[in-house]
Amino acid sequence: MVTIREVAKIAGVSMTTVSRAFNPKAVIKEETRQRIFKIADDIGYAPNISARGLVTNKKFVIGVFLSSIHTDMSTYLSDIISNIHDSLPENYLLSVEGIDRIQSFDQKVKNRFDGILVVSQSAADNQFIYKLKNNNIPMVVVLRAMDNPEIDNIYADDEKGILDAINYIARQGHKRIGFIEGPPSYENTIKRRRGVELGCVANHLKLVDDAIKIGDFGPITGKNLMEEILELPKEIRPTCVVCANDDMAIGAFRACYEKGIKIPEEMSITGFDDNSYSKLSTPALTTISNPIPEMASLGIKRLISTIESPKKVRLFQSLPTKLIIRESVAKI
Amino acid sequence: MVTIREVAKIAGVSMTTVSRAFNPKAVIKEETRQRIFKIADDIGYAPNISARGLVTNKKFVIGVFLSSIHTDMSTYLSDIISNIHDSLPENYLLSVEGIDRIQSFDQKVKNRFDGILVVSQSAADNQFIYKLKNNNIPMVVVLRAMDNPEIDNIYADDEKGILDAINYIARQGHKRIGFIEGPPSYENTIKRRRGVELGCVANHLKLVDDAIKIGDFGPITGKNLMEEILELPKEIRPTCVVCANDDMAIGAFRACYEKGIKIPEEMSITGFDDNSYSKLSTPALTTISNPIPEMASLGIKRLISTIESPKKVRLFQSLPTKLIIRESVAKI
DNA sequence: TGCTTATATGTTACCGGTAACATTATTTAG
DNA sequence: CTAAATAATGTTACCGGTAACATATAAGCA
Repeated sequence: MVTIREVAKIAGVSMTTVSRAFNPKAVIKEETRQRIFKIADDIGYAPNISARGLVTNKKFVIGVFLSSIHTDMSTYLSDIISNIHDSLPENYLLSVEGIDRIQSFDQKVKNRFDGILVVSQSAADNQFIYKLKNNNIPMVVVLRAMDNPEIDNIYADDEKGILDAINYIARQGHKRIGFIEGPPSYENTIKRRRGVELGCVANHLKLVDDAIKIGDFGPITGKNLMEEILELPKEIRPTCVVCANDDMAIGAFRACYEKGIKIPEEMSITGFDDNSYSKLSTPALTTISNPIPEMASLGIKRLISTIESPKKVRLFQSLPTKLIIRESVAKI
Repeated sequence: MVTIREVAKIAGVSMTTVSRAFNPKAVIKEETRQRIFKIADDIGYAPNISARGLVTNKKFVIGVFLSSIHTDMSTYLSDIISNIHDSLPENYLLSVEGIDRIQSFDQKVKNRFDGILVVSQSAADNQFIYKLKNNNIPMVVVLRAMDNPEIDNIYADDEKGILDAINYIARQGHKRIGFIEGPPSYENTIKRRRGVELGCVANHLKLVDDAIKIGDFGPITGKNLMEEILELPKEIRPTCVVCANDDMAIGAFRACYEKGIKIPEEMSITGFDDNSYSKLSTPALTTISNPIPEMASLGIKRLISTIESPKKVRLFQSLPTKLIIRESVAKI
């Protein structure tokens, strides 16, 4: 392994000067720096991160911790990661982990990250989040609103998103709707449900009791629960079922397809997320776009900036969602 | 920051003993180890990775480098990552990067990884792969066959996969087929095309010239190219179009839907990958499963084992694909 | 020209661990 | 019961950088 000392010897300067050459903000004559770069390149020198980290206490690693690697937003993962990379200085590594898999916080997390972006879907992550806080690890939580005023936070206005959808459904002339919601442990579930409830009273829509179902954000439950809804007698069966995410909506499509029920003529369906498949389904899914990649991107920017200069005021930002009207809701 | 010396002082032992307590293979009395663990836990000690890495030259970071974060296998990303985590000791971090984004190899890669899993789709990655080789960084290349006998390699038998599909299509009574293939720079494109060609001659199928189209593995080209195929007069138009991946097949579905062409009655379609949406499409897509998560998982296992004890014989393994018959190919 | 200030570079201690080697405590065996 | 073997722990140099401080060189100015 070639070290800073060898470069120094060849260049006829001290180690410190070489060190300076590799530290952008250090003061050094540009000409010297270039000469050192040239030599370093020739003999294949690259700074040893461990040695550097030992003294600076930096790791040049940013962590993205998701509630679980497998979730309803797994289709977003590549978007999230590439958006993060766009906002991340090249000398940082991006480590992707699942909160649900951490066995030993000390081993996995402590002393390993300069900062962590928590993409959190559930209050179950709070324990982890507070451990980060206690260890003074710079952190931004996205996706879910946190009420702790000391935690930087970016989230989306899910309630408003669903409300927009319900208003639209009402305008299309629907009178009875069903709702396939997410698991109760997810905060988004609560906000989306509130959106549905608010929307229904505001528009005098009937939210059919027997057509309120609890799913797990996966397509299989979407399908199964939609099958149950389709068993309902036609007079009370809803004409539109709103699903708490796209994956369940796609499952619901499948249930209709198997029963020969035409979408949207005989059954309208909406989703939430606007994931990459929703525009490709047949018919294309009317849904609500969820600014997940934007949250990740903004979150990382904030994180980097916090690492470089700690902030005194909290970031607490809500990002808008947007109704994406496609083909899965009929005009009645 | 609490160091090993403080733990040592409290425990009344030397630093080395504490160090041993935290190194699983070190020889130390179990009783002493437990006592040290207890103290460490009390005062919140965790080993400093940088200091440790400085002397051992280990980083406890594994890299996964994908040709590009955005590719036809972006839907696999969460599968790949979680499969990798399943095979990765907890003290390793997993860094996810795109080969196409590396600006400075020295800065981003050198001295930063104990080993790297290269998920490679294209010969364009070779430059990167050979740099890893030159720097003696342990590496396993998956997804694409490499002919260099010094590089550990796991790939899938794409040609056989497509061949199985063509045989099946022929058995269903089809006579004329079309082919929407991938970009020429991808190795898989070549192997899949060869599978199609072989299958056609073996089964006396006509591969319609005007229905051979070059896509980019994205759903949009799948749609556009299928539209072109649908323009063909009915007498020469293929009755089945094989798509080189699922995403393009889904795009092709969309083209048919918009033109009111029934799948599979009026047009049969197949894909490749068996990604998570192929079972959910309407109709469900007949496709070929691609053992990407298995490759990632096996690759990581090999990598870890290579890091722990360097291997002298090369790993060169082909994994089988499997025809998944669903609903998108009609019997004629 | 000489003195002050700014710029560029050098000297040295130290960051927090680990490995080699040395030493002491404990077993084992004759 | 003692010598030899084994287990457990200690001492110390060092891994490859950086930061604080010291010094040398160049530039600015009366």
